[in-house]
Amino acid sequence: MTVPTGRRERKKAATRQKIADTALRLFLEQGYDAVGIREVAAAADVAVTTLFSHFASKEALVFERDADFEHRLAGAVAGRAPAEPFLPDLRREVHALVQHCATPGAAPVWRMIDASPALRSYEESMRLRHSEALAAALAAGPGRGRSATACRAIARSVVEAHALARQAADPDAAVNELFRMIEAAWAVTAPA
Amino acid sequence: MTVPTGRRERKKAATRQKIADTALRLFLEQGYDAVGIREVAAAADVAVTTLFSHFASKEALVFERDADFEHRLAGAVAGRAPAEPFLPDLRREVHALVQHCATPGAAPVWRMIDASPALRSYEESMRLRHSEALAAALAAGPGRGRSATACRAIARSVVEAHALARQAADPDAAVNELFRMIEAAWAVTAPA
DNA sequence: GTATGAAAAGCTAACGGTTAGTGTTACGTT
DNA sequence: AACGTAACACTAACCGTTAGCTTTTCATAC
Repeated sequence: MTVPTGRRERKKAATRQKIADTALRLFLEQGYDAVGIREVAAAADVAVTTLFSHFASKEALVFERDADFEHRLAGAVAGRAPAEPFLPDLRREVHALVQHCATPGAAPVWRMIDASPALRSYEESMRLRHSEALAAALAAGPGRGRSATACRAIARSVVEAHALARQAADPDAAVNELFRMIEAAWAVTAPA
Repeated sequence: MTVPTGRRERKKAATRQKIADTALRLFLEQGYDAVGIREVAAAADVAVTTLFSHFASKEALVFERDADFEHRLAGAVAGRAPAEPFLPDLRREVHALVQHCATPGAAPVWRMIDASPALRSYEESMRLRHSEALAAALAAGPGRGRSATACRAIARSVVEAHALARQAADPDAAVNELFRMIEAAWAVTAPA
């Protein structure tokens, strides 16, 4: 159980980051579809196979930091007792994430994503992953006593609240409205 | 304004059906990933380009009849007045669709879908299409007076109720529980 | 009938993402 | 110093998909 001090890991992380940065730059400069994997690899000075050993797909280059999202959501409900109110915390979390997406620097990226069917589709499957993770955390924590179906439904609604709010005219108000709906839905799943 | 006499259309429909049937048979026999487009085209005795003129993608071969779903859902709420209760009708519709999916003959197909990431992903984007259509019908009909965000959220929940129920241990009970949640969520979106 | 226009189907060849196979280098460990 | 392995590289292909162009098949007007 040696503690990983790691020059290896540093180099690996650097390679990964260089690939991601190069890719995003090229995508923003020339458009996602206009840039091929072979170009990205060449510009980052790595082999195509190396690129694919760091990222599972071309789309994954764009959503480099999606694991954070998943952990933050799941972390917000982990280890809660069944009676505790967890939805306000989730709401705060979604609020923060929506505002993070509204950062001026992030706007061109989102425009690129919305313009590409492949990226939108990838984003959807990401959301499915996130909601399943949240559903699991829910079922193991504050959702004990509720049905698995109810946990999954609530988890999906929370994750999609983020997506819907991002596209709404007033994102903050949308988050609030959506969480009012979620609270109401959660309330009626209480066992008799 | 000539009435469509249609031997042409009959032949076209026949070709389309032959492709779909052949594809599904091969997929079930050998597995979705193990069968290539070129194989399907050869077995159906058509050119690859012909296949793609009938179906937009390989995945679309499996979800041949998804347009029905969309029309049935949207039709269940079209032209309703804002005060009318439309959710019971939607519930019945989802109920029927879930039971249709539970047909013994459909089981291997769903197993295949669940086993393939590509098919699951495609199913997701189909659902997004369906929920956007339902949201539009909702906003134009019984959802007048509610926010666009609320309509979209409810539409998504309805469409996903189908998906969640299909996977639940007791699909019928799941539909009922999910619609109880949806009713509650819809209730709190009423304007003040 | 035959000519004509158009839809449907076909063929070839390619493009772009992705992967298998096979080394080669650089690092951590012993 | 020697060894095992993780990271990387190169080639060559596979697969879904599309573009470009030709041929067949049908509907209709002459």
